[in-house]
Amino acid sequence: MEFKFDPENPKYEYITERSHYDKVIKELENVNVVSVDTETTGFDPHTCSLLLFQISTPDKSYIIDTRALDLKTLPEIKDILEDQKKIKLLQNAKFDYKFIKKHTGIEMYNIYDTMLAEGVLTAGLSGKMSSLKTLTKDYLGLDMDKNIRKSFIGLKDINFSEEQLKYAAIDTFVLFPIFDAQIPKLRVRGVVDTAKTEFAVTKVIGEMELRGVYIDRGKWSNIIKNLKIRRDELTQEFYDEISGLYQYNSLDLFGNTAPPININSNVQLLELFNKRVGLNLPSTGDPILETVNHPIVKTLREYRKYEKLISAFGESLLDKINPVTKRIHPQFNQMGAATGRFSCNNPNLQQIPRNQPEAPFRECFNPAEGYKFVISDYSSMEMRILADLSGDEKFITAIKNGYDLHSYTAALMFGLEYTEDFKKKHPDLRQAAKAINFGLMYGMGPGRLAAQINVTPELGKEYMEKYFSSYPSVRDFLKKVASEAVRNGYSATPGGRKRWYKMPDKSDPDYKKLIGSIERQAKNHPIQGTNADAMKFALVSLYERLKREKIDAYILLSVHDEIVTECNADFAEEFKDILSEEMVKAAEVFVKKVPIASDPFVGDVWEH
DNA sequence: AGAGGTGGTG
DNA sequence: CATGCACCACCTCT
Repeated sequence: MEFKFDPENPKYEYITERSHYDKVIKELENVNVVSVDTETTGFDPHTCSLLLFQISTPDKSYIIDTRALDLKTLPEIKDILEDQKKIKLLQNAKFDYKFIKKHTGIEMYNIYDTMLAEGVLTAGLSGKMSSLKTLTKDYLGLDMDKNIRKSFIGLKDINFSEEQLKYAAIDTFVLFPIFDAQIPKLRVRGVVDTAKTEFAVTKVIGEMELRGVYIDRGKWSNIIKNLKIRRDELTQEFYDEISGLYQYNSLDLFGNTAPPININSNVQLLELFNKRVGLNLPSTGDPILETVNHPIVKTLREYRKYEKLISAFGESLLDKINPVTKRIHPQFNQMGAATGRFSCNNPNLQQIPRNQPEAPFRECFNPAEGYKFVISDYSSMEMRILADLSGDEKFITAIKNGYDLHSYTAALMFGLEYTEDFKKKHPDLRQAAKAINFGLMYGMGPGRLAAQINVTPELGKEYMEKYFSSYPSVRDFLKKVASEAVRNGYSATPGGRKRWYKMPDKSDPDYKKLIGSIERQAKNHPIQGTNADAMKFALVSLYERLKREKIDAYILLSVHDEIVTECNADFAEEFKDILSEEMVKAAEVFVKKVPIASDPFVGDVWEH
């Protein structure tokens, strides 16, 4: 392949003086596409610093040493980065966005992110985001030495070697040919709009991560402390109950009897239950243990509740509090799920347990001083999307009328009259309908349904059929999505987001099973994916409105169908309606036949 | 290091 | 034919 740069000898200018900068900046002002990268002393913009800022054309890289030249004093750079027309090519733009914003105040606009573009092009095919090394190898056939990157970590006061500067230059050069190769692919596959959405979202997520969220350390520790007390009691209780079943109780270094087994080892628990207690369990998961009436099992189940909370949400979360901001800054991966949803880690705030009397974890998340939480979530969003996508008349009417959907479904299925107090009169029927309503969105079959609502397989099948005769268009829709996914190798949301499937070989012994799995994923994808599309639109339009109207509010978290913000306390009540309005407007772009509802509230704790 | 089991969220 | 989607953290075991 021909490149405009020489991979062995890239052309660059290393800029440490203002006069030099003044000379070269003019060359950038008339360029439509630049690539941008930074070299930093680490990964956290709050505790690490910027070393180099590279801005490049296809054949020349300008490497500004930000220790010698402060970008804050260079308005031309700000103009270029914030220019709405100039395209900025980056790999994993969110990372650079955060460092640039934090250390210079510049808010980069019009980003093209090669990593996100590739994510859009391969959603569903690979769980991981592509590194620049991988993209460079795949698109350009070049091998990149990424070891040099490590040489920047922790450095403050060094003179860069030629090797380091070449590395910094190459990183920006490869983005041009990758960009050129991705663009036609995005067009051919019809995912240009999805890519644009992702590019717009990335700066919003960058801002969100920079802001972080406050957590009350003392309150959190106190919850953990109390959970540990109860867990330790249960551990003791468990060992007391099983000690008689073990012949030899070994002693530890201090002569105390040591526990005969590790309570956390499922292998050892299974041995205990099946060889010593005389049960016959296939696994030690709660769905199995639930069915066993035995004191040891009861103690274990109780122990596990506490152990789970302590191990997964204990002190490890407090370790993530940033020393500078005193807040938690989780990472949001905007292409984290194959469906288009975000995933979240370090820590995963999307899985903090709902408040319970003994463990009110979400009460530990509080707004900054002088601010209020303003939180809103879409109500029954996925049901509304299913109603809209299928176009089912009765389903849509029920939502428009504000009926309790599970009750209404049950009434239809069992030929009863829908009334306001249906839930009270027929809780079991409503429960069955609810199980179907949710299960269907996951491609559930009659067998699983029967097991869940505790009826015979025959009855499960019958219920399923009753459901589909009540909402015939839902059946047609799900069938169509599944068969098209198998035929085309992808499924799509109305917004155009696609999820690809790796089609199994016909000779594969698991062929049918794999096809079945694709069909279920395909049934779910337009529903979950449309929710994700709406959420992403909402985040972008909300962010732009905050900017435009100079509202003193910040987006903190996004949890699938919920947005958590903090707003100046004086404006919180007004902002409540703005948040809700933006969420509804965003969803209405994709959902046309069914009304959208978003339920906002103002508060001092994260609870909904 | 990575897989498998378990369990938290939407 | 087999039979519910999407994630991440922590644990044990190999």
